[in-house]
Amino acid sequence: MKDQDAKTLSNTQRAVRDLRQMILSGELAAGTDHLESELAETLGMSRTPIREAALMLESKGLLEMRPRKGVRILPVSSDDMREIYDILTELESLAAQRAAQAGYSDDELEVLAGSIAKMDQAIEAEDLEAWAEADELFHQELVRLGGNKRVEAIVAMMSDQVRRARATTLFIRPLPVKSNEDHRVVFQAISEGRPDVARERHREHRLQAQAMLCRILEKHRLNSL
Amino acid sequence: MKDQDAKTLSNTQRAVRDLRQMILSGELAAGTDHLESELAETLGMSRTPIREAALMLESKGLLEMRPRKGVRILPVSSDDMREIYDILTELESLAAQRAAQAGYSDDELEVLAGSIAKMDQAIEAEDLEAWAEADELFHQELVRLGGNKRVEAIVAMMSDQVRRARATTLFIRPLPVKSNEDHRVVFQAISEGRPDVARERHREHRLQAQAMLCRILEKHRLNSL
DNA sequence: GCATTCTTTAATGTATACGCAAATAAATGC
DNA sequence: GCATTTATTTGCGTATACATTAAAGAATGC
Repeated sequence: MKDQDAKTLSNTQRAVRDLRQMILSGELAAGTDHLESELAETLGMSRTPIREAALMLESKGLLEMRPRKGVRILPVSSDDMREIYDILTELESLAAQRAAQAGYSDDELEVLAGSIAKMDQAIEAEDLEAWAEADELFHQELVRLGGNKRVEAIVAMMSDQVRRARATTLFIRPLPVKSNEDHRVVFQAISEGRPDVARERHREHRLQAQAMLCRILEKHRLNSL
Repeated sequence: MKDQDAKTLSNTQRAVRDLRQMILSGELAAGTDHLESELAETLGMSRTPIREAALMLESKGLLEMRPRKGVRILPVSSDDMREIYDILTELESLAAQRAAQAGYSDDELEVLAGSIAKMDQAIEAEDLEAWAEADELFHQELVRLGGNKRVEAIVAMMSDQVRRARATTLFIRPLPVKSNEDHRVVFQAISEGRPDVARERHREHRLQAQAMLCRILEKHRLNSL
């Protein structure tokens, strides 16, 4: 583990991984500025790999490099949320459609089925953290089954941008019972090889989730996360 | 012009711009490898800004950095084409829908209308280069009107990845007469504020364009561009 | 000749140095 | 006191140096 860390990964790669983690966890809070030299010292390396890592994270939309002002951790506004969910809706629906077209066997759909089971258990136990984790797995696996690497990359990027917000939104949203039903329907459509149904049902699911999220963000006046 | 170049742009930014241009123009051919030091000498700067630029272009999917093998200009396979067109179809349709919802005035739709006019003229003159340029403008402006910056960025990225292929495909495809009709229908739907029509018609347009492209790529055995 | 080991070469990853320009602080004039 | 100019600081952009290590080439044994 530590070997992997020191031996096979370059400092730049470690910096990408660690900075990303620090941003997602909130250790580097949204809206805060950080000098390259500070980050370098924190991660125990020189400015060079820090700059390279920051460049990559900038193109992933997690931060912004502003000359003399340091690296700024980008906040996510409710407008940003709308943009991101619009994209996730389209691309995940496409993935659902393609997954249904691919004609996967039950074996190949095991992970997807498992994620739904986990969500059910989590709801039973009213464990929101566990539910969110399983939900993430479902969406990630769905996109993987879609078989489009670029869609996978884009969805991962968008997910990263909103992940930080989840900590806030997770506990002010209603218990996601309906969500699980939706997942089951989508799963069935994929399993039965019905692309149009998979696509449309997943699209509906996403649109509703988005509307719900926007409502609660507005209600709680959460404009920047 | 040259002032802009030297004074306001950093070397890294120039490198991004110039390398991108060299890739799109084919001066740096798909599949070829280039040492960082070579590129540095070519652009008259040190390796540092070259590396930074390469990192950015790597995350835009134009090249790949492989230790000791140099920077590799990524070829685009027909599978890649399918991935990219799938994404463009979804995101542009979304943009068309949102543009129609936005209720733009005729003034605001002037650029879009202009691009269609240019395409008509180009077809009249059988000037494929001019047509392609106007077509690009149409799609770009459509996405801009969609009002989602992230969609804009993603579409631009995907367009870059296939632009190189255009030089090849442009002259083996049928004269894009049908394409222009489609554009007009989409434009009208946007102008009249009919989101569903705009979305569906643009989607149809894209799906057909994609099918046509895939057919000719297959016919001509063009698997890597 | 062919495989194998040892050298050598060379490209990268990273640290470091430094000039420049922007931001801040200080000083000067009014 | 306030505005304006002049120092000063400081963070970045970029060049450069260097250690590391993969790959190519040479040499050796069989």
